[in-house]
Amino acid sequence: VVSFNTLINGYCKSGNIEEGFRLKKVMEEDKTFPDVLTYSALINALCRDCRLEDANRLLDEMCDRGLSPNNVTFTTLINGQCNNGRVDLAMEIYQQMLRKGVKLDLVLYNVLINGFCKVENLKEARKLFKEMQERGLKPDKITYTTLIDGYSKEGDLDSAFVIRREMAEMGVELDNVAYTALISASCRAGKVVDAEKLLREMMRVGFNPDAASYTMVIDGFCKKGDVRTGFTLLEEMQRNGPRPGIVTYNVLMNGLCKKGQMKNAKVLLDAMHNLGIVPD
RNA sequence: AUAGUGGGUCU
Repeated sequence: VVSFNTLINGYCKSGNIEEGFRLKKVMEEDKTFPDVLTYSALINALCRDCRLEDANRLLDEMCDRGLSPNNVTFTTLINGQCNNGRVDLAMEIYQQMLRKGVKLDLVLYNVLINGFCKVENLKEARKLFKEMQERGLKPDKITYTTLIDGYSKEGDLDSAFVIRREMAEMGVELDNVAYTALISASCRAGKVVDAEKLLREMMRVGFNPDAASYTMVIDGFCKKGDVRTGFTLLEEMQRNGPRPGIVTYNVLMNGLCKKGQMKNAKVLLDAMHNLGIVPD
């Protein structure tokens, strides 16, 4: 079973769901019957492919065969519903878990909180955040980052930074994802200078921001009309940072065009060609 | 030994 499960998961992750199902059939013919892990992996693949109906059918099938979905199986389905914008259905599954006495763990709460954050229902997200702690679960960096991003999308930058502080108080360290979320939040709120400070801080504490993080900040400056600073950051990237990507150049092009600096925009286009970047 | 969760950029 382990061999098959590993293979099935591998195929699913690389986007070949049908091969995953073919292997499941092979297992059945070999009398190596699929277990909860097999089903969970396939259900997850279907969910990521937005085939929730199929995922639910598979859940029914595993139940019919006498297998009990566990916390991972349920969380997988909940995540699928959340990513499909159906937090309501996700909560129904959660109620089902409560009724059946299925273990409620950290990942489950992270998934639910993320679901509510994505639909900008921070009230519910908060409620779950509190609930998980009442159940003795310690929020981890994913929980906090999820909330930071949730507040950011809701336009509440202050709350996002309150979370950052709480995180520090709880002894949970920021990682590069958390930093990027904060940078993104600051840019969205028009606080580009703060965003740049975060970028610097991130590097000071030993993380390597990638091109996307830089590009967000560059875009922030460009949108403020400060294309110069954008270019300064570009030079910095070219010197010692991550390779600027096509989007980085597009951001700067856009900045120049918005200012009517078409000559410079043209120069930049030529520069892109010289650097071997193919404009899209 | 195998399954579930967070940020990521322009138009």
